[in-house]
Order: sequence, then C-alpha cells, then structure tokens
Amino acid sequence: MPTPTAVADVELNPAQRRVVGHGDGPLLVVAGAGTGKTNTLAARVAALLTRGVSPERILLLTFTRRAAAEMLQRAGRLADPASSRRVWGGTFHAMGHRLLRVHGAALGLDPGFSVLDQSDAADLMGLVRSEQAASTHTRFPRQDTLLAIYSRVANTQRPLRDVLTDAFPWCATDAATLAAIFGEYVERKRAQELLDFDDLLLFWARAAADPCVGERLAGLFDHVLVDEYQDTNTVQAEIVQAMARRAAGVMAVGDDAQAIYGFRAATVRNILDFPAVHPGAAVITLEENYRSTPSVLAVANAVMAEAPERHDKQLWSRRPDRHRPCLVHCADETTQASAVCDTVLAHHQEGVRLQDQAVLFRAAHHSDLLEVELGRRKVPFVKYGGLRFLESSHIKDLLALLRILDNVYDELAWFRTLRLADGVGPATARRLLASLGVRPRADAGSTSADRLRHVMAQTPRSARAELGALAEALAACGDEAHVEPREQIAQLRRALDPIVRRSYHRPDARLHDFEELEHLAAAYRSRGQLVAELVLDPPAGTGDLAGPPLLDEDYLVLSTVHSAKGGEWDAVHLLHAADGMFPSDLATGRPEEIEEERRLFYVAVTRARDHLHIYFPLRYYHRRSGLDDAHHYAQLTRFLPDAARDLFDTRHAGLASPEPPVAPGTVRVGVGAEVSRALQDLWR
DNA sequence: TAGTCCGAGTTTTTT
DNA sequence: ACTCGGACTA
Repeated sequence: MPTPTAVADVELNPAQRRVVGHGDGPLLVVAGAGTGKTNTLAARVAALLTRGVSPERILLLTFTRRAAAEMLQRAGRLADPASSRRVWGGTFHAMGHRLLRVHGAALGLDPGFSVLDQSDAADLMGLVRSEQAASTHTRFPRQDTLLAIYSRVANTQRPLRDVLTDAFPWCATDAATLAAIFGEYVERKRAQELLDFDDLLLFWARAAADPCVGERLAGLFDHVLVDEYQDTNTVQAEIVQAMARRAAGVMAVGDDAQAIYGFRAATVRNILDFPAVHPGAAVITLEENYRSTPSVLAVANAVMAEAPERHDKQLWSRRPDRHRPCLVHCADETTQASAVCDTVLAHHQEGVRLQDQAVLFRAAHHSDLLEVELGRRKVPFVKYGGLRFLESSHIKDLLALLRILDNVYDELAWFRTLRLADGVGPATARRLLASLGVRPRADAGSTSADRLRHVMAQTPRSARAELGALAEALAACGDEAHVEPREQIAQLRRALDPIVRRSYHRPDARLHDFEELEHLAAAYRSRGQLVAELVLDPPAGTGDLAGPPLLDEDYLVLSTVHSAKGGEWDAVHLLHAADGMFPSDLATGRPEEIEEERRLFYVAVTRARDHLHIYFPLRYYHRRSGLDDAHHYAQLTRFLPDAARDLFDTRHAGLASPEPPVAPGTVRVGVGAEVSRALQDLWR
C-alpha cells in the first residue's frame, strides 16, 4: 500500500484522487485540517487545465490572495505554469472588484469608482453620524460600531431590527436613527462613486442575479471553485450559486470544524446546505491527516470532543510519534515571553528553522511582551494580523492624495489632505470643501491641482507653503498616461516630506515606508490599479514592509490565529491559554460565540506538524507598570479539559512551586493599592 | 485652532 | 484601564 508521508505533487490517496478525477457537476469536499486540501485543490485545477478547460474560464475563490497564489503555483507545476497564471484566482472581494470594473457600467456603476477600506468606511460613517442631531446623546454607537451593524445587515441580508436584537441589543432603541444614518451613508457613497468592501460583494451579487448582466457574467466561467467555504456568508453563497448556474462544474471545499468568521457574518449553513442548493452534488470527505503527529491530533480531537454540536470527523495520521505536546505553566506574562524565546531557540539549536516555527495568539496585542523580548534577544520575526501597514496614518495621508487624483469628488480624501497643512483643522477643511467644488459638486473637468490652487487664498497663511507644494505634486502626477505610478509616488512623497517631519514623532521610519511604497508601485501599470490593489490586498507585516530584504534571512512567524488559517509549521507555540484570553472574555456571552472560540483553538492546535507547546501564564497584572501589583490568578483555558491534559507533558517556568499560592480566580491587591486606599480614606 | 480637563462607554478576530 | 467626545480656554 502506498504510504505518502506528505502529499507529494503526484501522490494522492484514493479520496483525493476521486476529487481530482471528478467529472462535471457540483462537488462538495469536506476536508479536515491538514488533509492535503491545498494540494488536492491545486491538482484539481491542474487536471481541469490538462483536460483542455481554458484557464481564463476557471474562477478560483479563496480567502486570501496568498492562498490563491500558492494554489495556482502548485497547479502550474503539475500542468503548465503559463496557463495557470491566466486562471481567475483571488478573494471574493478582489474578483468582485475586477468584474465590476468591466461589467459594472451595465448596472449604472461608474467604472472609475474608488474602493473604501474598513477605516475609510468608518470615517465616512462618522461624518454622517456627526451630522445627525440625535446621535449626540450618550451611549449612541460609535462610528466603528455603526459600520459593524451596517456591515452585518448587508452581509446577512436580514432586516436591521433583527440584526439589532440578535447581535447589538444595546442599540435597539436607536433603530430609527441608525436607519437614517445608514440611508445617508449609502447615498453619500453613491454620490461620490465610492464602494466599500461590502459593496464589492453586494454589487457583484446584484449583477450576477440580473437577467441580462448576470447571464453574461455566468457565461464567463466553466468551472467555479471555492476554498474555505465554511467561512463564506449569505451574499457570497448567492454569488457562487449565480456564477455557477451556467458552469459545467462548481466545487466547494471546507471544514465546518474550522468556521471562525461568524463575527463577519459567515454562516456554516452554506457548507451544510450546499448539496440542497446544488442538486446532485457529490460529497467527498478527506480524513487522513498528513500534517501532524498522532499526539498533536489527539489534542485536536479532544478539544472538539467537548463541542456540543458534533463534528463527525476524527482526524487520524500514519505519521510516527516522536514528541508529546507540552503544556508550559508560567508565573506570569513576562515569564511566558522568555519561556517562548527559550523554547524557540532550543528548537532552532536542534535544527528547526525559525521560519518553521510560529507563535500563535488570540488577539494581536497578546504578543506585545514577546515582541519586546525577541527584540532584546535579537531574534528576527514577522508579525501577521493586527495593525496593518495601510492603517498607519502617514500611509493613509499618501493614499488620500492618490485617491484625490483618481476621484476628484472623494470628500474624505480631500478632508484628510487639507488637514495635513499647518493651521488647517476640521473647521477650515470643512469650509474649503465647498470652495473646492467637491461638496456640493462644481466645476466639472477641473483637476485636483487647479482646485487646490484656486482655494489657496482662503487658507491660513501658515498653510500656504505646504498646500502649494501638494498642489504642484498633484499637478505633476496629473497626466496618468505619461507619469508612471512609481514617479507619482516619488512626487507626492517629496511634498509630504516636510509635513511628516513636522507632525510625527519619529518621522524617519515613516518616510522610509514611503520609499518602500515607491518600490512597490513599480509593479503597477496604473495609479488606479495600485490604489485598488493596495486596499484589497495590503502588504502583510508591521512597521516596515517585511519584504525582499528579509527574504534570505530566517525569521520567526508571529500571527493571530485568524491570520494563521491555512498555515502549518513544524513547531507551534500557542500563547495565553487562559480563560479570559482564549476564549476571549469578550466572546463568552453567547454559546455560539464560545463554540467559535473553540473552533479557533482547534485551528491553532492543528497548525502544528511535530511540536506543540501551549503556554499558560498563571498570574495577570492589571496594570502594566506602576507601583502597585494588583493581579489575579488565571484559570487554564476551558478548551483543555482534564482528559486532554493527560496528553501533555507539563513544564513550569519561573515558578518555585507548581501550585498557585491562592485559589485560582481570587483577586489580590498589592501593597501600593492598599496605601492609596488608606490615603483616600483620610479625607472621606 | 489646538490643548486641557472631565466624564462615560467599551473592549477581538479581517476582506 | 483606556480611549473618545464634548466643553472650555488661550
């Protein structure tokens, strides 16, 4: 019997071969973690290409750009690299964007629309919010909450009132005001030709359902393949159904045990209902795990065994067992950070590259202390998840200028740009918008540079030099046909230089980011393409672009569990396995939320090939710094029940005795707090 | 316009 | 415990 240790490019097990060899017609693949899903999907694409399906008639929808690129690269190795590159592959949002640029006009969409990222959308929501009188009362939801509610309505396609009672009960009394704000928000986007992330899906779904445009769209593809189907939402399922209605084949791959995007309105119903929605669908289950050792899988299975809703898959592996998973009890967070460093470096000594190890955690800030410690010990690392490159304010400044060039009526971009200048705040900026002919619209045909020069006299004297420089830079970028995107960035960067130096604390790192952006821009043919792709597929990593200069160097991977989806490493270090951190105590309100946290924990565990280390800090300080040492003792995560703990070796870091000095959960207040309370009592 | 002070609500994960 | 928004002042 052939026993593949890893799924080699040509070596597939019988179930995988059935997937690859499946003819036309709908197909659902239920693929447990580590069962060779990526290879199988890649082999299927390769098989389609070999069968003579033309690459541009294949649509491959994945969760991230990276996943699509990797699958197509593997498919290229199996079939023909040149043709695999012509396959339509990417995220729902990126593919929607691409299709809408070409076919959106038929829906009345201006082909020059701009795409708002999450924080732009929130800003626009905030603008509308501030204009609504009723929104001033206390407890009125903030702009981010407003966007979250709006987005949930859009993605679930359920009435506002239901969404409020279900997910945002504390906002239910404001339903009428919310409806008014959302109405204005939608109107504002329409007037300024802006599409937010949700719109990319909604317009695509609308277009695909349209009797005329929809036929044309559906006619573009013979095969539709969707990865991570358990994390799609209602609108995405509608898109798949509509796009596949003329296709020879539609295939969805997913694992209900790995559904972790409920907060983004993803619904497991999609994968469960696939056979009903696509009649005659074949269902193939992949259960043999090629990634992890049996003892890692035992932990994963034990975690899921506690789920009230049964997932009737048991992962198994033929791999030999070598190391038992390790549960590390740490005195506190600081000890955890150094214990992780120690273990990472010990593995490194044994020959496991840093790149083959990952540190995973629930929330982006959970790695803060570790990052300091890694820096101190000079261990190179890259972090995924959390604050993105694009969200740093200097990058948004530069992007705002690009967006003005692209869409001269983009109110938000103007608002941001104007305030860059010394002496221009919200009040002046708002006044200038009218003179610029942006809101209300005027002077059709006049360029951004002209408009800016025209209002110069109305700006404070202190702002004129900087605004003048910006206007010149905008003018220099104006001729899209002759000025390369890279040169445009160079121009804008020069004008921003003094502003960045004046307004940011450590300007050099930020100016360096501009340089990186300039290099990045060389890969794009047009400014519009650059801006859109940057928004839809921002560079990962933090601070600087952890790009080419690091490539030859070995580095440790730090990642949120969400961002680690689809990844695998020889050694996985999972931080903060304490109740309150994982599961996050923000997500323990409703049973569904806890179940999603459990699946998230399962995803984290199943990323490990050979070594699994789970760290549990016993003591959490309430204040990071300060004189008093108020802290509490944590409890081990509820996802590791007693039965599961027998699967681990136990280690202790920074602890004289393995037991906590007081019962878990008790709060002790340190000396400093007692002193200050005594002082308080003096004048009470 | 921008800085300071005060009070109150909120907290995470991502395209 | 921290951040955001509003009010008030220079």
